[in-house]
Amino acid sequence: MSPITTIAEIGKHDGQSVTLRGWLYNLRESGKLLFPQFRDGSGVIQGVVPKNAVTPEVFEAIKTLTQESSVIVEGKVRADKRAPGGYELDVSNVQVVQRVPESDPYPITPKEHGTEFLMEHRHLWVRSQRQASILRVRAEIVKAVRDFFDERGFTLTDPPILTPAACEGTSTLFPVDYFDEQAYLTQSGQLYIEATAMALGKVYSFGPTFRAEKSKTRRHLTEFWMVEPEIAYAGLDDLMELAEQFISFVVKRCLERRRGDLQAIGRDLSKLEKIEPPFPRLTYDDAVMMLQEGHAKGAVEAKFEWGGDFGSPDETYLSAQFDKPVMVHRYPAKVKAFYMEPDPQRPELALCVDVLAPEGYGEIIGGSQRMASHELLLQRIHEHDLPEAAFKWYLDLRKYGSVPHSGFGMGIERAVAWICGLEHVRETIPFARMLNRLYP
RNA sequence: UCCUCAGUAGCUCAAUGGCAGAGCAUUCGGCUGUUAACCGAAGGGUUGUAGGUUCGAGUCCUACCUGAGGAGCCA
Repeated sequence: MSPITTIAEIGKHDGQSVTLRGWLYNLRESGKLLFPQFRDGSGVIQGVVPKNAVTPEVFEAIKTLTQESSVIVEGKVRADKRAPGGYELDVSNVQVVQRVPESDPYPITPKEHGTEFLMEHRHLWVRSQRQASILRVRAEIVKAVRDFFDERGFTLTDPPILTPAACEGTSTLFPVDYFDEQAYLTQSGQLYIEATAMALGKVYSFGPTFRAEKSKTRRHLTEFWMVEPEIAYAGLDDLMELAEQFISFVVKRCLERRRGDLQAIGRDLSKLEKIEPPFPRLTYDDAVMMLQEGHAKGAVEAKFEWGGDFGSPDETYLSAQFDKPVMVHRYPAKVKAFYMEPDPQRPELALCVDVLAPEGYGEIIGGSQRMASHELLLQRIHEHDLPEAAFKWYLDLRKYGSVPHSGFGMGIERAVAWICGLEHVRETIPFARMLNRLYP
């Protein structure tokens, strides 16, 4: 048998006979000439099968192949400028591993389909070229995230997924029976990595998080992956610098290693080429002024009043003013989480930052300097009606060598959606979990 | 949870209150360079569910179910 290779590597075998193992993507025929398209997970290549060049059995086997039947194909690689990938395969032999019966054909035809149908067949939809490219970019982003922190002295510390209480309130948690107790699926590993940061200095976590929010938008999943760095002795300015370095690193890595996939998805690469430090920084006060000016010009529908949190249209407007992610910092403390350090200059503000991605992709990072004072943290826990007992261990961190520290969280799916230029986060993860989607 | 829109063949969609249709997919036939190939033919329907109005409902009304887009909330 000829040496086994992949479609992605096929250029290295020009003029040679090779074996490909994959699936039939599509079949065109023109009389005694067949054009089967094969895919193998690394790409797609067209085979050419003239009737007089193969045995009648091989010709018949290919002629009657059905879409997505699994096949092992032997043939000679030939560069051809007519081929989209630059190469064609002159097929000499085929072994049908499993033939899809025509009585129950592959449901996803190479035509248009609706969202519901595709999501219901997500286990098959991932075979399409576009979805495969998106998943490769996601994998690259995950690798870049880990490389970025690993190369900078961070230690990966995995927080628990089963937790006894909320980080930020219980209304949006998935409850789980935990023997005789009530547990919840984690909505953030932050509180736990604050503890490991006090042990190891610079840490990060990367894993799934769960939010039972009844959100039905293009930016929400109920199960999503988050990367969260946490750094002892870091302040808000250190955090913003890290965030812009981090995002730029990840985007640059995708441009270097997944350019072909990004192009296949149809991403405008020129927009990604602009992503490099420094990112614009905007105080909440300035952002409010910008929104009010936008309202005066008729570009923002509702007039924004100081003190509230930005809505989705507000974030879209703000991010549209820049061609890089914009970092909005120092929000009013009362619209932010209980654990954020107040700004010493203006205690009504929190030392926090939201990073808004360009092109209307919204918030991809939220972070803050954490509250260092035991007394103030305890007071905030009471103000938010949180159970003090559940936070005893968290309060301990402020009793035994409390230091200023900061961290942020980035939602992987929103980052993938932005970098790939997708309409909806449901395509950024192999199997999306959403308000009305638990299958497949 | 709220607002808007949609649900007809396996898929994507047509059909003025008056005979249920097309393209793709499937099957059969034709074609030696096709690029979501093309040409010809065949099979394929409880129009989301339950009521109601009407001589007559895919079409109008009510409720429910499902999905999509948006809001709020968030990463």
